Amino acid sequence: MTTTEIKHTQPNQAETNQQPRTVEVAVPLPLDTTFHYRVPEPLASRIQPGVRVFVPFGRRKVTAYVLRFSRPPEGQQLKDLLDVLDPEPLWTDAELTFFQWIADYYLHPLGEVLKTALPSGINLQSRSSADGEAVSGGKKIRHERIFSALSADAPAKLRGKGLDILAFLRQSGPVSSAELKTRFGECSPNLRRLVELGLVQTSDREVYRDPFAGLIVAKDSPKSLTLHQQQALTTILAAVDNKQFAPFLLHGITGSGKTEVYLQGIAHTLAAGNNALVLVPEISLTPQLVQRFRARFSDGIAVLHSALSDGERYDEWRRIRRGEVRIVIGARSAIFAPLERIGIIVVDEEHEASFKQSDGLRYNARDLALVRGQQEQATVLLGSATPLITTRFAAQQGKLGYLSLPERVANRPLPATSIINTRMTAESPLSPQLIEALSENLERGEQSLLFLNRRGFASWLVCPSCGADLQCPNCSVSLTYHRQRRKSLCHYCDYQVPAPCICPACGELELKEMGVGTERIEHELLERFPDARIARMDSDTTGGKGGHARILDKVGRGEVDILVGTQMIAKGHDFPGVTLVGVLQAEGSLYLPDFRATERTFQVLSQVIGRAGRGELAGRVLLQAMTPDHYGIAYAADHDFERFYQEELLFRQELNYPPYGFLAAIKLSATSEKSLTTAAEQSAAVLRAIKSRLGLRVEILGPAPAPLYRLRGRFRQQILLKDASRAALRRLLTAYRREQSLPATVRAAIDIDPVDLL
DNA sequence: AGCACGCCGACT
DNA sequence: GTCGGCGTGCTC
Repeated sequence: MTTTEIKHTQPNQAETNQQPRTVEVAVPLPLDTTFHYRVPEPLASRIQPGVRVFVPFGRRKVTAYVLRFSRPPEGQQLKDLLDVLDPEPLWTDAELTFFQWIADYYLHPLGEVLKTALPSGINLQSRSSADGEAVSGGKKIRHERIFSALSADAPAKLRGKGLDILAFLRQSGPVSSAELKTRFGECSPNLRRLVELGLVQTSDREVYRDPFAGLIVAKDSPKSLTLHQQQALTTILAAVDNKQFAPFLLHGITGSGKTEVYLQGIAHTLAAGNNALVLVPEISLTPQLVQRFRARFSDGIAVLHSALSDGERYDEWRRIRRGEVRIVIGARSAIFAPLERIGIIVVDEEHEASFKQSDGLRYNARDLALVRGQQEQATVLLGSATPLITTRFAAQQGKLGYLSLPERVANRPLPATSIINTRMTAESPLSPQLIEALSENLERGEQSLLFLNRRGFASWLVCPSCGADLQCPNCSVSLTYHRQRRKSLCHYCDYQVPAPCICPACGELELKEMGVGTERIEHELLERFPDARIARMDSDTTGGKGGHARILDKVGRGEVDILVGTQMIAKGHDFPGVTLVGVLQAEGSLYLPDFRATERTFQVLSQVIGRAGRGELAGRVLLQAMTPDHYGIAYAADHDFERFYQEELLFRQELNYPPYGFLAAIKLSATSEKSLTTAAEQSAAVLRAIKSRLGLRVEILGPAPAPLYRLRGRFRQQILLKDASRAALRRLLTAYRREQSLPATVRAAIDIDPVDLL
């Protein structure tokens, strides 16, 4: 028996039409088309759009998603569907519309979009057609046992613990077995006896697995705002009250109090009866943000991220679906959360690349936030200290509102930043100035961060005789030398070769180790400061669950003097104790083969600079660079986004990239390298033919220089397309997919910047 | 994506 | 003579 009420989000519309009803369904397979099935009479009362059904499909049986009731297509022998899998719809019509939009925009099969939108716990109950009928998937709903007292008289012989429990139950009403256990210790024999005597009855209740179990958070109340915060908030509140789609860029420098603006905007939205969706780059890196939300709003918050177990994620999803949640905080996939009446969507750190999903459905949650906001008539806040050029440009064009927080709260100064030119002094990776600053900090007992965006020991191997270095044949970047594994590998495509002992070009016997990685810096520091407590944080040291938290907590408790790390030390956590930030090879990510490399460099430098002086003590930053005048570095050091933005616009103009430049990728995959190569050549030829036929301005890169690499047993290759016009690109891809002569292994996906969404 | 059918190469 | 590689076509 279930005591939880099931809320039917849609009343069952009984159609009086006596014709056999048919439904249109999407199947979670890479197929562009939808399919129709007859609904057998016994299932008719249970079927409605948004439920999953089980259908015969070819020689198999699969789960499918009901999109709508349909007029049966002419001249088509339809099959009967086998079963209805859900008692209530998984999605509302509005959500199905949203997913259909996604399928069209990203050229991805609707069924797979729907599958992606589901928590993986219940995702797919694919059953094979073999007589063994293997059933997989279908997450369990967890129940707990509830005990409640009946009014029968207790026999005199009952005493001791049994009597105590009975008295407790009579006084308190229904209680779970877990609670009885904490109160009375092991008591199942007593309970069994009470049930046998007819004094107590049991029932089952649905329970949610709670990712916050046992966490207590001190209550927090709205803080007073700075003038700029107040101005931004006033605009946001007016937009929320207006209940129309209203997108904003909230451009606030680090420490300017963006979160407080979110919190008060959300509080207002909730008070007006609407709900809030908050997207964060990687929630496991930002536990502090979640804590602040919980402190402010206590209940009614759901959290969705990759560290949840399937069971937890499924439970959070159900809580949201049932309307038991007012605020959803999550990583990119939370954009699919089944939250209704969304009044505000916040995308925190909107420039973060982790909003992009790069396999399967290749979506960008930041872009989809704008689309969903538009469909839901919601206010959308894109918050960042270093917005995407795209976003800043859109704001300049008036396509989204521009809200600026140019000052830190409490008048905390920005860290003093100086640049050290290392072009002539490349002997040691640590400059004398930096070493001096580090020892000063050690003497004062203050913490330091050292940032180097390169993991491993040495970056690459170079031949001292002929100067040849080892490059990735796919990605035209140098292979990184990993000393422990004795391998050189490409950090982009995972291409790897055993580290050579002699130069592959001229046969020189000793190769020189060039460049440095975090591993090497850690060694240097240990030698130079033997008494200092040094920790390293990069993807090599944070493996396993809670790897980040373990290191971050140590730093937070003051048990680390110097933390060396890659990108990941730049994000999320606040360290009030850190007063010195050192950046090694600030230009490190500047010359990657990506037209956004400068933008990314500026962003990550700004972030890591912002880590200094978050607490009471002032912070300073030393930035080592071989090209200190480069605008991506110099303006980051000056905390000057606007001038960087202007310069970057000019740069892109010169290279003929639009400010909202995008790439589209046709991804090809096959099980053999040979068939892939054929497919890629054929595919590129087809694209060029279509391009000239339609007269499109599209640049086609590949297949020749494009990466060919092996991933999860399949060979993959990309053909990149570039153009200023998304419409042209779309026409190209549509025509491309229609082309009959294409190999079956070809699949298309687009990666786009979304200015034209607005 | 699966799954079947169909067509040529090297094996017990 | 068959087993098995993958190319192709289909799934309401």
